[in-house]
Amino acid sequence: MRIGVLAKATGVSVPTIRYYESIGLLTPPARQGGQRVYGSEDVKVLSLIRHCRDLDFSLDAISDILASVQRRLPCSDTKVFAEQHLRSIRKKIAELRTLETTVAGLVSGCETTCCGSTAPDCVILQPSQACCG
Amino acid sequence: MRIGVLAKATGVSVPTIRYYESIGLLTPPARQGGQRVYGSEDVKVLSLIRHCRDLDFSLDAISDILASVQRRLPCSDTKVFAEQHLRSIRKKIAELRTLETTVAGLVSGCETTCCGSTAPDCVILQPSQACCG
DNA sequence: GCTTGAACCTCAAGTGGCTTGAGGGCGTAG
DNA sequence: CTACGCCCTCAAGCCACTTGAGGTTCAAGC
Repeated sequence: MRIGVLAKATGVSVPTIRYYESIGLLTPPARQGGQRVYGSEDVKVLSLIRHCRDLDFSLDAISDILASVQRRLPCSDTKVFAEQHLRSIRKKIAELRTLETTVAGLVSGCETTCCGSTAPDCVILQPSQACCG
Repeated sequence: MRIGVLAKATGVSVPTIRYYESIGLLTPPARQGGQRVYGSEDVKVLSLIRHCRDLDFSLDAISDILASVQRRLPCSDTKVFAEQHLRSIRKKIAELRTLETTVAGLVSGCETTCCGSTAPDCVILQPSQACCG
């Protein structure tokens, strides 16, 4: 199978497949007339990569995951990767929630206190919680 | 004031200040003996940029915000920027929550169904919701 | 056998928001 | 006059790709 077929089979774009090969995430396949030729194993590996990217694992983490798959390490290792990832997702959510609260507070502060003043005096743009009052 | 003093006054690193100048976010200051010399207005502008970065506005958005400040446009413009930003924050939170649910489900699925199998068969790494059953 | 068009190839640069490093110049205190 | 800290420019690195230029190979139709 050629690269375009592999791309359709896995949902990974052709340039991305070549990119994965260039960084060593995929092993370079055989060539026929200069063109890459893939087998069914490549579909499995690339589908796994795609699945992990859908879960937003980094390519570095995916590299580790692939290694643990190829070595048939115990499932617990996989779970550790997923738990680490889950922690970083939760941390990011917490950060964004704080940010959401802050920005939402500024927007409503602008509505109640700015009373149609100009941008330089807007509550939203004040370094601390100073007001345009 | 030299760049190091400006950096300390605003909490923005020296290379970052030079970077902001290079992309046109800060106007190039006067020079003395080849070295940048800043005034109090620069502290104000850079502090505003810092504040907006703390709120996670993109540099593109900050560029627009600075323009609205310099033109003394009405506060409502600022609020529009903040509201757009708030929407994108909320969208991102929603995406991350979905991801959190998915990954958390996979981790607990691994705990209950994988029963110590190997990585290639782990629930976490299966493309669909197939199990190692 | 020849042409056409799709799919393939490599290499380089762009995205965002910086950071880091190399290799050198300026300013001031002792 | 030397030492040290601060300053300068330019280039490359980070992440995960995407986009583009310019050229080659393959399969189908005539």
